[in-house]
Amino acid sequence: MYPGLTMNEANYLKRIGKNIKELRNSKGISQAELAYRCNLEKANLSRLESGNTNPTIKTLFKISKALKVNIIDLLKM
Amino acid sequence: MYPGLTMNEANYLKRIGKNIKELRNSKGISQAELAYRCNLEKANLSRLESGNTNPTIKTLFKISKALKVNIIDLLKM
DNA sequence: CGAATGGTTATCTTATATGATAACAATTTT
DNA sequence: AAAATTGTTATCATATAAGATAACCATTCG
Repeated sequence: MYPGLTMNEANYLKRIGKNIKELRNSKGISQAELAYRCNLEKANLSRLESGNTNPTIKTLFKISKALKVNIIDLLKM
Repeated sequence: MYPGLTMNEANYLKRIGKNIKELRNSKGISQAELAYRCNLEKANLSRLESGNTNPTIKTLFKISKALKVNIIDLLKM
């Protein structure tokens, strides 16, 4: 998706959450396990995956490392 | 750059700041002008460009829209 | 020269991401 | 069936991103 057309901030947060959930499921690990690997609270990861919070770059960076993917993969629109 | 090798969080924040600054300069606009277009404080944008803060996705999303680039361009390592 | 412009840094306030914990429902497992 | 697992949501505390403002320093421009 190209920047600026239909995507708004709220939808983008939802998209990022879905990206994380898909990548996590493709690796076959639970939220609790991923949260542990990232040093994040499992409640926090649940909030992120449901798009109900506005994550910082550091948080996404940690998740990308734990999933062994490029951070870009979390941010695709 | 591939995830997980040499890049740490602090260096990544610096890199993002440099990316923003380069893109902004390539468009020939000042920090004050970009901050205005993003509805950000110019002091905040200065902090971001110097890598001294940990931006949220919403903030980067606003900047990418104002610069008319893909958010991925701000996040390249 | 003084006045504007561009960027940085400091301080304080406000909003909110995250930590920490708990309770809950729905599955899955034994 | 009971117990464990998985994910969600709620609450409260804490840390910090961002707002708001101001004071700087350099540089540019009149």
